[in-house]
Amino acid sequence: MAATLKDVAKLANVSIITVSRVVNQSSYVHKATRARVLAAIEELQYVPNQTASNLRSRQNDTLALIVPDITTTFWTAMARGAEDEAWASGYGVFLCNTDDDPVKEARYVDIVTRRRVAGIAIVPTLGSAELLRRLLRRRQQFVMLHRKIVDIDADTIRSDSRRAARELTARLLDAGWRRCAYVGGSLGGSLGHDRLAGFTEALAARGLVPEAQLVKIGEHTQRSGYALTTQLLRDKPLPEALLIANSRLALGALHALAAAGVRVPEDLAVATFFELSRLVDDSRLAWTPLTIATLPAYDIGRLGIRRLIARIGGDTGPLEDRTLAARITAHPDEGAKPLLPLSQALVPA
Amino acid sequence: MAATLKDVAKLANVSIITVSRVVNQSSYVHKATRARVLAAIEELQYVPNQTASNLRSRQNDTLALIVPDITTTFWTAMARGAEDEAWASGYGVFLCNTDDDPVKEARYVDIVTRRRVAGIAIVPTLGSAELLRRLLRRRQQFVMLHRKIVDIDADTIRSDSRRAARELTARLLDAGWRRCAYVGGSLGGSLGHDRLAGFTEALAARGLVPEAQLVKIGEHTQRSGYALTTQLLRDKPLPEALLIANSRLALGALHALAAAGVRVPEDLAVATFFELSRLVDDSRLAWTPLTIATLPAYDIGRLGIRRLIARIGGDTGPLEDRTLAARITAHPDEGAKPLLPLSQALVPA
DNA sequence: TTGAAAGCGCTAACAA
DNA sequence: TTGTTAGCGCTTTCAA
Repeated sequence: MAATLKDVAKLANVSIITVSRVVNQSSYVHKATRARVLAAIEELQYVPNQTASNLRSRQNDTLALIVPDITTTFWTAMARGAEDEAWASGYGVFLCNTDDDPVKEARYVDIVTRRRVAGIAIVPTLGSAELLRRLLRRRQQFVMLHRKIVDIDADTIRSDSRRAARELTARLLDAGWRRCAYVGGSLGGSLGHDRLAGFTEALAARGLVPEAQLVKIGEHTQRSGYALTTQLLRDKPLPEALLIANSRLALGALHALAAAGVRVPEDLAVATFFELSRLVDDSRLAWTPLTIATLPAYDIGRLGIRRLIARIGGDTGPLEDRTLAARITAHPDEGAKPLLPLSQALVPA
Repeated sequence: MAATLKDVAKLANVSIITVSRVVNQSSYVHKATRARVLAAIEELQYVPNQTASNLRSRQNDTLALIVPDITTTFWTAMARGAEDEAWASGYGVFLCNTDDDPVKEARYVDIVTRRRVAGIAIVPTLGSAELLRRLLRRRQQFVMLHRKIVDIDADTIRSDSRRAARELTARLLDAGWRRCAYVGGSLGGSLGHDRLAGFTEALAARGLVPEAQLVKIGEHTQRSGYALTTQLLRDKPLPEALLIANSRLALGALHALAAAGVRVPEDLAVATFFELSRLVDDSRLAWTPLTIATLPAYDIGRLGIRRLIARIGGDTGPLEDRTLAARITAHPDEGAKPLLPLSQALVPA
């Protein structure tokens, strides 16, 4: 078995509290004593038992991060932001993937609650209201990331996808297009609708109204993006512009456009939410003339954990519901050196 | 403070051990007693303290996963494989990003060792030999993922990138190309060299030898891929085929080819390692006529954790050094319906 | 089927 | 500067 304080104490001929003091530097220890203790620690390869320490001190320096799926770039970036911030503050992160399944979410919340983590940063599923209410009752510190559940009084860090959708749409309109289409997904919740709302608002600001047959709602998948866009292209005349609500839909939609021989932006201008940019250094997308909104996933993670740690540290300020702006990148019209379209490398002779 | 066994016991008028038995179902408890206990648990909203349980029972159901950076798709997929397998076996995962920095790695290993995690799954940095040797001395269970450090006697799960490089190169040669170029990166270690070795072997099998000026080695970045490929294109005549050692290099290389107006595969056939496919459902790359090797990152994570859990469970079988094969995908020559090149959607009028 | 006593490895509180 | 005592919340061991 691993050495304990007691073993070290015996070898160094001191009491265990003295060893504890050396280990934690929690109080002065005579230089000579300290040296003996350190020698004993070295000899026994002593490593403190954090479990015991946590139990006794009622402290815990691990946080739980509960996200739908780290395999999705958006959540990956958020997770990394969370981990970086936690690391900087001396906390570790316990990772949980829910796959947006409320059952998995509930089990994970139970697991981390048993472990008495200091705090939980959670991207709630749509069925978590009761779960979160129970956390509130237990006074378990937590912060909601990216999604807010109504009537749950906890800090929330999210991004303003509604505004981003409004701005993307406004850019399409500024470019002179009028008949704008929308391809989005629905979780059954408010998320996709935020974006549709932004789309509608931008149109309304110009006295326009979305045409029903130009608004396509499906799932948040690439397959759905392909299908919805294909539907969209069946009716003539084609829309002049298209807003796509997320990365996966966008990949499918671009594929569908390619398959149909629709040129971007000559035949159809495209604006989209896209989260892969951090991953690919923007370059693949930089080749394509799209206007892109990137949500600040990394910052949501970072600032969410920062808020959580502040609460753990005793911050009792008013609840925060913070909304971060999206970054909008226009290609190729914003001073970046013009990039050749991928096409030039790929067109068959 | 949260309720404890003692609180529940008092309320239910039983001893704490009885409550413990109910909670853990570790022994039969009379039905009536059990009901009283459950009622008390419900009333007090009792949640067991895992920390105390772990301390007393000397058990721990969390594993540490130490990877370079979950933001990189390859490691993300591995992390997800690890988490899925851990979840299936009732373990939780403590996530650590090292950024391939031995200092960060050492700190994280210390942190998780203090926490007495049941096991560690680690993608070692190049400086971790001593660190891992210390883990062996402490009899801390661990498994190496993706990279093996020589002389460290622990299970290893990795993929055969050398063979994959050989096969990719063979495909280029089978297509009739002879002057093959190589763009790779170096960590200072054996990784990139595995791929270069595979490249060389495939050439040798045809009685060919790599031309020195066609072998470019830089860093594992997109920028480096761009620079190396640009260098490559300066000398005439151009090579006929190109093998690229990883995703980031590939993105940069494709960019450079596009910028130089080199057509793929008419002017230059390209084969590459690529890990983004899981993320984008293959579709963006499906548009480009590349031959791609995808390493089984998810399975490395999954099987690594499975091995680790087996060891924790007492498996004392011989050390395993398992090598998984890469998946090689040829576009468009393998029965998949031909996909339109992205170009058709993007070519300016 | 239930319980009492001991102790996991550590730290808080007090004492010397 | 160092030590003693008690106990964190639970499980193990032994006993009834």
